[in-house]
Amino acid sequence: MTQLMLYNTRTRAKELFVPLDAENVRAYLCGPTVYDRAHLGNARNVVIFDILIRLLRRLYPRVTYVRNITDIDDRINERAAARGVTIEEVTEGPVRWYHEDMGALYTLPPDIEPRATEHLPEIIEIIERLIANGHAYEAEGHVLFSVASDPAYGKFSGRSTDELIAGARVDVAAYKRDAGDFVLWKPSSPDLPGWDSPWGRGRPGWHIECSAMSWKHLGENFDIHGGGDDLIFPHHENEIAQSCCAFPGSNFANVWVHNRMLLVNGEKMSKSLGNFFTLNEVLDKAPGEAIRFLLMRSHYRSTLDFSEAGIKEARAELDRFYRAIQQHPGADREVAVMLVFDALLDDLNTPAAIAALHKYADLALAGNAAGAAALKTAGKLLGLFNMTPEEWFRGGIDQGAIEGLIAQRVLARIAKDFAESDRIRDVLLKEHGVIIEDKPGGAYEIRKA
RNA sequence: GGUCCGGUGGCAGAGUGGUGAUGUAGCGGACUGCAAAUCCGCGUAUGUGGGUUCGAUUCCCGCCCGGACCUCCA
Repeated sequence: MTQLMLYNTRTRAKELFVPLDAENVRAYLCGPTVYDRAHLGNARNVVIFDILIRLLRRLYPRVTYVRNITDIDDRINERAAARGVTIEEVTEGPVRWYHEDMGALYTLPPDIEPRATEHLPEIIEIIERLIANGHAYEAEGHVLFSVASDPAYGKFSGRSTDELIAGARVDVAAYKRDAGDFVLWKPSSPDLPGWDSPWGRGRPGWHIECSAMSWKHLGENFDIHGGGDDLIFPHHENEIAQSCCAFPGSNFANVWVHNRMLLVNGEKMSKSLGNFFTLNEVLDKAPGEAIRFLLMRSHYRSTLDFSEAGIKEARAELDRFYRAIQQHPGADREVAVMLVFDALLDDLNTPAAIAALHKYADLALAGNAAGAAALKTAGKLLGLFNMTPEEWFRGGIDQGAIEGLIAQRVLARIAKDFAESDRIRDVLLKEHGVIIEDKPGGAYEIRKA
């Protein structure tokens, strides 16, 4: 297989990916709402999309990757109000953390990172279009999208409008014509952030922000839209409704790529369940590359149950790869890595790609330099092996603090005082977190525990 | 309640209508003063009951179990 197959949520089938413009593939990923630290679930989403972008860049001359920042949101407003600061002051830290955390996972930055606050004109224009062509209406200072006006509404997420109305579990505001109608614009009281609009001072709803930003930077039609599968409804259903109704005849995104949820103890991570991990917390426990690797050890359309054991296994596998690379320092030539390439082309089958990585590592460990070259080439495709083996195994070790102990141990071994050499080995491990391994001929090697 | 998805060895996790990848853990061996790493070898799995088929883990139906979504959610 030489062509990319992707599962498309829209058609519920794996399809051959055909770009609208092979000279410029255009992709959009729903980015963070910046009111707090990014969590592991966000990270899975971004890492998976990162692998897709890397693959697309191998296949096409140009890829435009847009990932937005949602900086207009009621949770942001709540924090701003609670702390008595502006929304810029609330979002500044989370935006910086997000960039730091995603960088620590070696994800590529998007080409364009639009912010909702910079797209009010586009948001307002889309709402005006929707009102003009009968898909939206104004009511009590709000502007609402009329789901009844859009025969296609609900098709994407596979639900009927009746079902949505019957299933509505929230109190339905009296000004809504249908229970399923959703907010495009809502009024802001003087104490809340707001922007002037034809409907008074207010702020946009969440869904319209993504419609506006993707339109501005990728156009009415683009290739790929990604996100977590919990966004299928209502967020993506609503984006489609807004964009397709505002731009009649448009198709919005052709292919929808959704990753399944990351679970902790078998359940979706959430603050209320107390099984919530921020990326920052996890990065304290393990190298970013190990977290990245952990997130690609299961297929993106399967749930992934996060655990400490998983982190350990991810590290152990990377140890193996770095050992293989370490044996062939000169093997930097790019070589064909069909096993890995084919696995990724088949709907981003990262577990199969990793299995292929192990095959290459087997070769490299058996002394085959071409195997090491393949391993490195494949790793690059997956965003792995960003360090040298030296950094991976020994980065952060305080050489000065342990060189005396190591010298003593060398002497003890020469004297065949194994009780002493074992004692020192134990001290190195327990007090310095350093494993020392003996090699033939009196040589040794150290690495982090 | 409605819609959807999934149940593969101790654990993690792919694929497939025809004797089930890969990793990790475990066990045995080689190597080592002992370890570690590496190498060789071993073992254990397709939730359950039917159906279709020459043959099903794979397709269909029931059941059991788990998860997601049903307007905060990656």
